[in-house]
Amino acid sequence: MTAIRTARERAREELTREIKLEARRQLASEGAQRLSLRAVARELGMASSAIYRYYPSRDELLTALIVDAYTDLADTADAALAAAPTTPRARWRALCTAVRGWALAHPHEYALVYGTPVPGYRAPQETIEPAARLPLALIAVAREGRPDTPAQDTPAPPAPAGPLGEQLARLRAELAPDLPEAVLARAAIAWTQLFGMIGFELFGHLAGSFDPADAFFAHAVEEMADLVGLPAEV
Amino acid sequence: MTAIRTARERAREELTREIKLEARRQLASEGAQRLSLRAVARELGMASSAIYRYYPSRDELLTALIVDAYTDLADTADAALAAAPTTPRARWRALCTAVRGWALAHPHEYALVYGTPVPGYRAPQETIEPAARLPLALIAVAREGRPDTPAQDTPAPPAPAGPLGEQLARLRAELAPDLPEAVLARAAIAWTQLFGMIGFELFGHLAGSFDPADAFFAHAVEEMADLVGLPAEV
DNA sequence: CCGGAGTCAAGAGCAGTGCTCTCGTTTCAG
DNA sequence: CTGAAACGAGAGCACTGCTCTTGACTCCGG
Repeated sequence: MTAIRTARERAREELTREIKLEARRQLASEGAQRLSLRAVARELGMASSAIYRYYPSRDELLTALIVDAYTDLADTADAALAAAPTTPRARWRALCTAVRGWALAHPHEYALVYGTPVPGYRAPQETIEPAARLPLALIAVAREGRPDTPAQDTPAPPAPAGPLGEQLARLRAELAPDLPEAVLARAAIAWTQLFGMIGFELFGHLAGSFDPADAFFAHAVEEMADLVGLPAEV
Repeated sequence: MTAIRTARERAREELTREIKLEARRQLASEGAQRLSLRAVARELGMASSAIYRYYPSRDELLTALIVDAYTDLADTADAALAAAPTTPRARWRALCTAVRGWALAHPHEYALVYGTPVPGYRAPQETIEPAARLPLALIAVAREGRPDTPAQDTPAPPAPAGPLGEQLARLRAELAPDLPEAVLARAAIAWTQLFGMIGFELFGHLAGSFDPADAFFAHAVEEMADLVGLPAEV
């Protein structure tokens, strides 16, 4: 679509990519805190001031890395879903496991997007779309787990009222009209649980209790699948 | 117990405290990232090098702030519990609400302890005891919610086997012999959910969905109370 | 083909950081 | 009272993000 016309534009595009790539390398090995524009420039053999022709500030570079991280995580999750079996519970398991696997493989990227934001940082519009992909995937699997006919043995819990009811109604209308609001709320709870648990594991808060956290993670995933009402496996 | 003998020791103790106090002020207003030893020294009217007589490094100062934050949070939670009604569910609610309230009132302190840790940071022994107080409080309330006689209408879920079973058995023996292991696991799940949700709210991940998060928070607290088996209120 | 306009890399420089070292001074203890 | 330990101040080092200037390069229209 956007053909690169001049050699200058081509060089610019390539350098922009290379800077981000080297920055991502340093992010992966050193963490966002220690990522240094000057070190990136040094590694690329250019003056530190030249970086600013491509990224107006360190925060902008970090934002690009954030978008990439969200996208990479969501791609990983999508790939896991594509390779997963067809039962909703197995897909839920595959999704959650993929998220954890990505987090353990890319701890600094995970910390960058789900850890402490930089004090003055406001998430630009471009980050919210890739960031939303993962909760959307969770909701999608939750929808797959809905029975075709409303169950009669386990009555649906009452829909929350008040402000939460309005928020849920809005979300439901936008992305899951077939999901009861109570179930949507539970999916959101499972969402926060998943990332809370992964964050705890990654940041060492489970060190004294569930040190190899694999079993605890797997168990929690099942409990959350129960919570959102995914049918048990036969 | 430890009487301060000399004037030098007294001055040292006081300065140590004042440095931490000023650091805490800057942490609260600027965040851990922007906390600067030199700024602390400047505010206290001393040379920056003098700080190092009291805290050997910035990380050590941060560690002291971390211990204080954990302690402050746990104290707040304990106070909320002391002022709470007697029913387990009300106490659970009070506890969770107090944690969220503290987090919202002290976002940078919360981010310091539950957000991204500094890359090379290993939690010293002195931090784990105050850090454990809050999960212990959650477990304590979960124990209050146990029926005096084992319920027969809702059979206890089977205890997890495998490595998780061993971890749960160890935890249970240490801190909650009267709690079934499955319930202990659910309390841990609720623990991670609580902090995941608070972190999400604080770091802006709920901005597009549950923006005033109060109602969602309250709802999730009830759902988690259900999960750990706290009796519903009459 | 060529000259002005826009783009670029490089370097110096600013203000700030954590941290170290030295150097007098103060304070404590034997 | 004296030697040793503790202390505060200041200079200095190696960094950081970022800005500004300078000179060279590339492109595009005439």
